[in-house]
Amino acid sequence: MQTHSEENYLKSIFKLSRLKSKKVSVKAIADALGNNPASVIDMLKKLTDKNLITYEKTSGAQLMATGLAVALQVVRRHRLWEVFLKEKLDYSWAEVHEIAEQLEHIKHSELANRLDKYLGFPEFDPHGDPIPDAKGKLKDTLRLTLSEIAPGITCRVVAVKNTSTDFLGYLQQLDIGIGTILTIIEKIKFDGSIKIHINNSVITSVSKKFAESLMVA
Amino acid sequence: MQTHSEENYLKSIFKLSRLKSKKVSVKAIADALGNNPASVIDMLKKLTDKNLITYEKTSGAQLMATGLAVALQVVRRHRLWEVFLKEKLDYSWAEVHEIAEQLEHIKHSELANRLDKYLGFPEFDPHGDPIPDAKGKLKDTLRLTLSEIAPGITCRVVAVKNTSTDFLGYLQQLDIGIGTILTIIEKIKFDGSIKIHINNSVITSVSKKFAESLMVA
DNA sequence: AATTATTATTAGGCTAACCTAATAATATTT
DNA sequence: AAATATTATTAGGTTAGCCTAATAATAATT
Repeated sequence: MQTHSEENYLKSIFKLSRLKSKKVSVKAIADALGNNPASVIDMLKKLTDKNLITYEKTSGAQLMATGLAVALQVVRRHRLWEVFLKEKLDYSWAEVHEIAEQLEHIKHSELANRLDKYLGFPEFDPHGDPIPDAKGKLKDTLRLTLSEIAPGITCRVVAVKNTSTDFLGYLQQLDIGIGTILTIIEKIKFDGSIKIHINNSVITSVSKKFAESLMVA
Repeated sequence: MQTHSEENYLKSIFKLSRLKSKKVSVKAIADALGNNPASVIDMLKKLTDKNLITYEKTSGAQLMATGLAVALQVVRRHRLWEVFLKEKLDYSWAEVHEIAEQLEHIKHSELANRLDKYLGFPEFDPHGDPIPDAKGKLKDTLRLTLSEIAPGITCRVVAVKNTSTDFLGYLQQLDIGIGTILTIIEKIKFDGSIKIHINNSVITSVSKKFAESLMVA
């Protein structure tokens, strides 16, 4: 059984390893959790001793099978509670995350499964992120680039093909991240650019190059 | 803002002060929480510094207004979550407490109130204990002795009039405590004894003296 | 009242999870 | 490649919340 803090580290490593390479740097974890790098090293050693991750000096951290399983359960609980808060308690899209950060650590056999059932086995949380099933399996959805989506269709950002700082910075600027919901409004034949609706609020036009760099589902 | 541990201590002091006198002994708290008396003293000093309780050497602890308010909010959250677990997730009467022990510490402005609303403003938890309202007010219910209740009526134990060890021990033996649900089956004219259903499971007969020592609502 | 039992308190330690500041290793620029 | 910047690591420290063992105070019993 892991502590809250251990769970938070495992979850962070999990999320960061999806975004970029498999090995996650100390700094990335420190930034994600708002902790000091020295604290991160302490914890990485501890998680290594517990066989939840692999980590050797300078090399960055990587989840082992057991650590991955734990991370997926934390993510599952987090996202299920987010659905609960949004659907049942009428919290907004923006507020649910903070509360779910606390709720995700409540552990009791069957609790997540009962909540899941009660909510009707939702597949995505209010941010569009997929919810792992009871076995920790994340539905592997069909992935296409944004450029392949037809006008009128709504999709969810699942990954980036291009990990250049330029591209990632631009994404950040547009407030687009994993889970962001995009609706294709119009495709311009002339240059392949696309007009999109971001999270049902902002409307922007993005280039063909941009659309080919973003994986959606 | 209090830590989980501080909240647990305040809640324990609150509950213990209802059961017996106002001043709660170190040992009683230690027993209730399963902690060492030395640890309890540590915490009592801390809570005193924070103006949540009054406590001087040897004298026992007592909640101050602020501490009482915190305790009542913890109790409120605990009991609301119990209702949620029972009503929505189909947990049994017996299982809810353990999970609610964790959930009661989730703090976020409005969370308890939204949960309350969602559950339809329940007045009692699955154990029959009253739920404090948003302001921390516990409904003061009409209190009678068990001997004054008519056959066929179901009531809830709210207090004991007699606090002798003999009586309390006997209650424990019968598995009757604050919150226990009793249904009066029959009153025997001959000696004033009463046949009761305890928590809808065991049926027992209790004496007139017994019935006059138990407060119910 | 004296003895014994119970309860309360202090002193000193431990672990988890964080920190700062100094140093080492790796990357990036010039 | 040398200089500089960034990232990683170590050493040592702090706080919360618990512990044990010794001692003091209070209560109960003879």
